[in-house]
Amino acid sequence: MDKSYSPRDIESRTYAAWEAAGWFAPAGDGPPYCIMIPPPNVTGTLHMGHAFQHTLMDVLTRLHRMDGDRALWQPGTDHAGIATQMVVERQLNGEGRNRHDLGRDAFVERVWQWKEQSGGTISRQMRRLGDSVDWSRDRFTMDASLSDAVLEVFVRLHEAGLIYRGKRLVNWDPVLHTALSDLEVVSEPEAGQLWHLRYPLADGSGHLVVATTRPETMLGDTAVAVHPEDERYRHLVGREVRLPLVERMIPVIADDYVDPAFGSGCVKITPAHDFNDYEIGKRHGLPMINVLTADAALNDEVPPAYRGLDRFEARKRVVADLEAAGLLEKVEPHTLPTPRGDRSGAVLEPWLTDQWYVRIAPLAGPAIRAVEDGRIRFVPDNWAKTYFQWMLNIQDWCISRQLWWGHRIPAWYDTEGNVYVARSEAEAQQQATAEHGRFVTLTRDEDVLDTWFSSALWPFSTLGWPQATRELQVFYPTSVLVTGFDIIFFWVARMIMMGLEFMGEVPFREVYITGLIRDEHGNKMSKSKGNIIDPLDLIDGIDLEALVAKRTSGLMQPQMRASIEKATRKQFPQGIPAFGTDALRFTFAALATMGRDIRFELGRVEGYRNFCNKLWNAARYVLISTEQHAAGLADGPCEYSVADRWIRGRLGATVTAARDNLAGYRFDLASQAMYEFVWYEFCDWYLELSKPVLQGAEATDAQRRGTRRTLLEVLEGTLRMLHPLMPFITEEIWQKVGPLAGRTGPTIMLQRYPTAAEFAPDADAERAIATLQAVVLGIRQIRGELDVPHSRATPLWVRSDKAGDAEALRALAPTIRKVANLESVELVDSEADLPPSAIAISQGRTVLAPFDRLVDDVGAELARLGKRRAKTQQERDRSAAKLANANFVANAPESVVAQERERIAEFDRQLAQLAEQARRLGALAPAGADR
RNA sequence: GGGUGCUUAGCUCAGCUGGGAGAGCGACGCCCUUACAAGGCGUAGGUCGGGGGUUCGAACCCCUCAGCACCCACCA
Repeated sequence: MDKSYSPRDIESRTYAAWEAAGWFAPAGDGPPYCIMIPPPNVTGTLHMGHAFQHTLMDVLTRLHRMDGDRALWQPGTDHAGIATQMVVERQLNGEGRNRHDLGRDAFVERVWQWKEQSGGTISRQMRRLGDSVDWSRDRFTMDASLSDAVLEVFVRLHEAGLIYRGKRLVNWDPVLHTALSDLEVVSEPEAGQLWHLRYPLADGSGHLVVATTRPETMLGDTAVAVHPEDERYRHLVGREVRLPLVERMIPVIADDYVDPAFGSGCVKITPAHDFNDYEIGKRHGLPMINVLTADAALNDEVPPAYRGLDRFEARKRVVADLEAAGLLEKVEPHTLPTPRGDRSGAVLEPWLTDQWYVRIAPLAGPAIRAVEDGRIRFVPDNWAKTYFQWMLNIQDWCISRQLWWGHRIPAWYDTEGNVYVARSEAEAQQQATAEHGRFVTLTRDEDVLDTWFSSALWPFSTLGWPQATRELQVFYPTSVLVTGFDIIFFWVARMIMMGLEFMGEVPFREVYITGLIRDEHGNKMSKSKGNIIDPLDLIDGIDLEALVAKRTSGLMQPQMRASIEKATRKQFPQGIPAFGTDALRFTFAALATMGRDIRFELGRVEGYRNFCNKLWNAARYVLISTEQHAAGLADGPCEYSVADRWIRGRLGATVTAARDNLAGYRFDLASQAMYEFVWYEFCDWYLELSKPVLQGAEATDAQRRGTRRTLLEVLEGTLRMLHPLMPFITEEIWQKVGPLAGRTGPTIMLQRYPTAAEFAPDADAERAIATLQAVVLGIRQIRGELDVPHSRATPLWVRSDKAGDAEALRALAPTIRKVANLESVELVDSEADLPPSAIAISQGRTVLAPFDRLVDDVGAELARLGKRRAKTQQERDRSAAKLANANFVANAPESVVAQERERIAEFDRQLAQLAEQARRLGALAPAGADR
């Protein structure tokens, strides 16, 4: 093996080999385990959030595959209707054309080309991340088979009366020229104004004042509303006002909706352009006058002077004209929530159009129950509350979009406007012919479906539905969905509803909701903020100039360029070094805490890159120590040392922790347990303990064999334990270590995940090693605090009355001497006969080293002792205070009280020893040095 | 207005059902101990946001206040 860990070399070849061998496909006849990938936008790229979620999904998939499950991680991509169409339209704009110049067919063809051209990016990224998805089943939401599923679902829902077409107020995007669902509206408070307008009473007896944030819509007013109890206006209800500029007579109506305390207490009602007004209009049977075009300009329903004006232009004109007429009472600044399209950013208009809707209540009921009764479990479970809150207030889902890229709605119209929903035009024609008694000309609906409509079918459409496939039978319901909270409504809830409706069963058993990856300052990562990091740049590294170029190119707001560049140069003066995939994956796992967003820090990745290096070098040591001695390793006589037995048991305990935590989606705790085992137990202790055996002269061949076998077997088990998190480095090392450890098989990824039974705990060994550690830690503390180099050997005495310490010390003395560089180590009953010594109290054992062998400065040791004494005294005092409390002694459990008594005895013993050493050292010290 | 989180070491975060607060990074000191200086050893550093309560005992349970973040709704 190379001396240094170099991820680039090992990652490049490994994935290709796995993929070529077909090992990602589910195999065997174990229980099924299935995860559906949340399909990313086919023309997009994976960001940190994807890389994070993919890591977790891959960990689960690899774990279950190793456990013998038929593990399927289903890959695929989404056509992302609006987003993708916008990208291609922008390309066309760059060529001075628009989609209408091309026409529908040519435009859609062009989008397909763009998809083919850019669609490889995501799969390349996923391969670099080590994602073990079954590429042979890769799916795209507009594949023929998935489109069939969409068609089938639409028709069946329509037949069931759960899809209908209706003219209603929708969120209209006047830039994209399409309707949007409620979820695609983002509403932010924005600065605006409140205009107070005077509407003259019809009889000339005065006027009412209405307040509005949208004065231009007054051209479509069909009433003025007041609260029915409002004494000021009660007498006016039923009378009429003359709508200024339009000179239309409109009624004054009474409605509870009006808040008498707001503004003047009078509200202008524009049913065609406001959601609340729309409801009022329906209640009161008011006319709905649409005054806007699809571009949000004024249409021919308004007086000629305003026709064709853009809404904002019209606003100025209306206000100016009212003011000129003396009808503008006042204008106040006012912040108001402003709805914008989540893609276009355009201010949306409530607009009356014909759209297709899913009647959601009948679907929502079962979906709510599935979570209530635990057929689906959210992790962490507080997300269930969010789910319920939304599901209980859910509104019908507007699914038609006036776009060209997507699944075209399977509805045809005859010349009279009758609609036929069918699986094909031929089928529609049959319906129409039956109804009319003759062949009729049909025109297909121009609209496409909301992208999320096909996404909602993903768990079963990818498995072949509506065909009754074997895959559906085996893998549905899937095991777990891993996704972000931001698409619980868009996607998760809709999958549950559709799954229950069409499969009669939930689409997944559990939903693991991940946190959001933020930058190191806690800001959301976004292109416009210029703080994004491409996961591949963490894997491969990137120099500063390339990073700056990446972050500042293609900005929507070019004025941000300078500040983004500056921040980037400041944060990454050296660019980003290459950390490798495994380090990045381990970082994601370690950061995956429950219910919390994640600040992504480069230092963390660096730390786990170092961890990879640590593992790499530990493996080098194991191989160097065993490769030359392979003969007889497997079958020769063999004797296991205490350390050998100890480390096996520790691995077993770690495997248990890893399994338990992974089963509970605590990737952070699992990775932490593994990290601590590898670094602190295997490397820091066991490898050091193996050296006296392998490098010293005393050990027998059988003992050496025992240690070599342990090195290999524990390392091999560790590699399997780590593999789901760090697939590349573990495979690379395993290829060498596996065979030496007696494992056969072409790859670690199909080996059995380790079990605790393989590495049984050994209580005796744990006790003995605890003794050893106490002694070694004691002398380390003495050397460390006195700044004595490890190379300065010394005798060491130990005083202990702990059970088993005598035997442990006897058995392990040679090892301890070697590891701690001691001339001797022996147990003593009393320190009376010892020379003045430096002392450490370590895990209840007293460790003493002759003072003059370490250092000549008595003052330093006395100072040390003083600090220790003060600290110990403090703790003693706390225990004493506790025991002085009669209530504590009376009420606390017996064991807790006993423990406290032991503690205090222990502290007293320690204090006595510390005092005694101080006294004896004080005798050596010049006068006044004692403190 | 309704809902959900968060506040623990200089920074980023763990802390499972209440019984002597931990890690990583950073800081400081020592060490080239032939697996690893991307390392080893040691040390310092915390009134667990404030206040109150329950309890023998609270980072943890309850109440309250403050600050931060997010989601849903949207009074023209």
